[in-house]
Amino acid sequence: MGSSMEELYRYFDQFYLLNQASRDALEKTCSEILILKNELLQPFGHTCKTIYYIKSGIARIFYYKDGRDITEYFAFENKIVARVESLFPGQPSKKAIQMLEDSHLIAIHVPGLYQLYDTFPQIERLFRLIFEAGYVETVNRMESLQFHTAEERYLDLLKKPNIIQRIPLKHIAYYLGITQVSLSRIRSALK
Amino acid sequence: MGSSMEELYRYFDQFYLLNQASRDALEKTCSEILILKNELLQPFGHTCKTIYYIKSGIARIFYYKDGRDITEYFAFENKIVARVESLFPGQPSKKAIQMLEDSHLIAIHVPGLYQLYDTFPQIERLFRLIFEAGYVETVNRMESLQFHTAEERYLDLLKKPNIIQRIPLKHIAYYLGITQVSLSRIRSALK
DNA sequence: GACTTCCTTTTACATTTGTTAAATAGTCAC
DNA sequence: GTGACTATTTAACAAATGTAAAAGGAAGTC
Repeated sequence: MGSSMEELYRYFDQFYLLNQASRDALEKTCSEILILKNELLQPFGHTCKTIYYIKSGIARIFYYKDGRDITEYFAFENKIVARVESLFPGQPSKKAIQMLEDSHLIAIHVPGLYQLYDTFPQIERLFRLIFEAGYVETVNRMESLQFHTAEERYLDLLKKPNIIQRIPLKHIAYYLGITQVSLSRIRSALK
Repeated sequence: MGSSMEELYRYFDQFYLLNQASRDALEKTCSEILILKNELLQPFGHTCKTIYYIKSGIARIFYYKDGRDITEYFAFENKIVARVESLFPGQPSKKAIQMLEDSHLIAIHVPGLYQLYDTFPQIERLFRLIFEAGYVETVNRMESLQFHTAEERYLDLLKKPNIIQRIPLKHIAYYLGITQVSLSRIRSALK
């Protein structure tokens, strides 16, 4: 596990520099996962107890509403993915996580992580800062859903590399809060 | 300040029970504020450095888009309000906080709070848990903006006490992501 | 009470988005 | 390559929402 953690530590360093004791303790809660395209990383109805770091691949969080497959979130390599609305309150999630490419992940076991919080305040701080950043991202996304047009949201998404090239448009449409037909109209109007 | 903190501690107790040393330290970062209806608690363009607990009254976070006054968030008595997208990254906010009633607040000075995090891990944990709950609330709100109809969102809002009675419909409309005219149509269709 | 101001609803029309179905394009397995 | 399957676009119509302007209501001041 040692060397494969290096990439994860570089990710953590962006938020907070852990001392060696904290790193060693944290490593014990981590394990590696290889998972194929289209497979579910986490099923529906499951209470989320894992935080995943994506070494390679793409994850999406999705759920069904009125029989329709709605994508709530995409996560790419070098990012964290977790269903916080299940993880934090300890409630079952009505959402699942699926991989959109063959992926290489590091799983962080959260009950083990929470035990470390008491002994290693640095670890608690690290994850506080990581989730604070996720909170800010969600507030900004909410603002764009609340008062930007679908076309504005699509143009914002185009600015981010990889998204359009690597994710089917049907998922992108629902992520933007519109149907696939409506996204197709927006795209053809832009040509 | 002593007795007026009791209510705040009862709020904190819902998230985490602080020991007495932490309480005493925390109290030094707090001050009381009385503010009148319609006044701005925090101006536009200001980097948020304060978390407010609302003893009485209503706050709204809002901003202007294309000259229109958009309400992003409401907070009632016995709740916390802060512009996290400014507080966490330390960036100026394009949003302001306004009180919708004469209000009684407790202001928590965040630079002072952050200093306490190193000495009192219990305080860091308390605020981690408070903001985790806020994160979950925001994820759920985002989901409702992404894929519920405006009518569904309005009916959800009706279930919460106080909102409709105490807040002008023009603010509620934009909070729901629609215009006041559209909200008025939805309301009359429900009669 | 009359006046002003602000809040809310209503009306008419334009625009956007949804729905359903069909057509086209692309991908994968064999 | 062929066939099966999936993804994307297009078309036609329905429903929802936006825009602008006017009309009612409600609340506060004098």
